[in-house]
Amino acid sequence: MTAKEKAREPLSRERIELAALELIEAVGLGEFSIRKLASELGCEAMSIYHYFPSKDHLMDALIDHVVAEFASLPDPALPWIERVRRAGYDVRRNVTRRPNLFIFVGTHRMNTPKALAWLNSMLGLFGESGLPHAESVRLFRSVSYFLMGAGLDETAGYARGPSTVEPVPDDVMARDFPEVAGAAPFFRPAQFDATFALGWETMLAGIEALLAGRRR
Amino acid sequence: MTAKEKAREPLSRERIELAALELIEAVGLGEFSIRKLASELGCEAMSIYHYFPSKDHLMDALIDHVVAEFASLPDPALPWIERVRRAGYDVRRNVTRRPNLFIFVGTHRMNTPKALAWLNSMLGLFGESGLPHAESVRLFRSVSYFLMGAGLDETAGYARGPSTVEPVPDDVMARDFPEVAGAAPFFRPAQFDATFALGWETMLAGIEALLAGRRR
DNA sequence: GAACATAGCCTTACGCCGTAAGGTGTCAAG
DNA sequence: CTTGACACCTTACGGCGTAAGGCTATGTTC
Repeated sequence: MTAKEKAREPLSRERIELAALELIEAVGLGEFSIRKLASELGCEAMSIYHYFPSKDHLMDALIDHVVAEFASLPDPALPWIERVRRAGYDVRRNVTRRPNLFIFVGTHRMNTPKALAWLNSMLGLFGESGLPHAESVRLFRSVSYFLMGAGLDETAGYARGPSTVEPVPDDVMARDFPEVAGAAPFFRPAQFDATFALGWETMLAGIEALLAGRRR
Repeated sequence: MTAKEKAREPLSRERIELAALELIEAVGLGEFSIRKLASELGCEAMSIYHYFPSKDHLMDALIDHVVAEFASLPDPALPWIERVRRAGYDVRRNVTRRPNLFIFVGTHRMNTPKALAWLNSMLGLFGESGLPHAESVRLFRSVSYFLMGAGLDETAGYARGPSTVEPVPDDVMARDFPEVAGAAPFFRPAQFDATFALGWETMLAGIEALLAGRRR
């Protein structure tokens, strides 16, 4: 599994970031530590501090790293709503690619250069909606709410997240919380695609209604 | 501020939970620890373990505690879409009342009894939509995505969350990321209400479109 | 009243964590 | 041969969650 025996290739920001991303997906965000990362890299913990002044700086670099992998915006020749539709599906695909890291990315300010570049292009897309500037910004924000909530649920939420230490037994569930018991099958990962699609198409329908209302 | 001098009233689950909720809002989730909580309560850290077997158990109890404070569902006499509308605004109000805790609640399974009761009632509401069962569940889930994303953004996101250690300077922002610079004013807390309202009404419009489509 | 049990709280200690401070080995330039 | 920069390591500190066990006051039982 680890590779500390052979003469080690030198450290570098890139190598550290890649190992960190791998380790986070392997052991989870909570179990990720500088010391474990160092052991995985075959070096001492403090050596990492030669490349990143703190763990926070490293985590910022990870955000930048993964955002850089995001797909670019859909073909500008497509109708606006279709571009938004595809951008949404793209975001979801990008975001769920590193499930254990997403909860971190999603709950931190995205102020790194590559994250800002992505934000900038998304805001540009929404600026082409034809809505007043304030509304286009708010609409982008609202769309982000949905995409963020969906991503978080799929990576860290009801079906995946840390559970209570003593879950409610099945028979109590069925008796006291019948609606939850009946809905549970639809909360499972196999249903994520269908649920996301319904929600996203609903949101898009709302956006078209908003545009129609403003044009009138 | 603290009250350790006087002869201390005895510990209890309730007293510990209240102190924990207060401490979390005072110092933040990351700075919250059993040891600090004990010091605030005027006892030793291990004393808390007499009432909660682990920190995770305590955190679960906190989820239960805050969910129990949630408002009940809107008047059943109202039209369905109006009940959903109000439930959404209620959720947002409830959820942002303890900003520092919400990021924890929002990213953990809600399997405690009171959380399940709340889930159960919300699912009941969506079951009255007239949609097929699978769709009503998925719609609830999608709505949750939006509400969760909005709550997280308002409590831990772009305007509030931990920032990069070296933010991009203003002049670079204006030059390289003009869309972000232009949108920034609308990302500020003062704009949260307007942004949420636009997004939620958009979502509701989408839901009405969905219902209209299914009825046809 | 004596013996015992229990509840409530504390002491000590262990192995994690992030990281401050400073050391060591290597190697290239002067 | 010296110097200094770079890459990496050693040691140590204060914090964390919590296992193991101890102490004391208050019943409970004979």
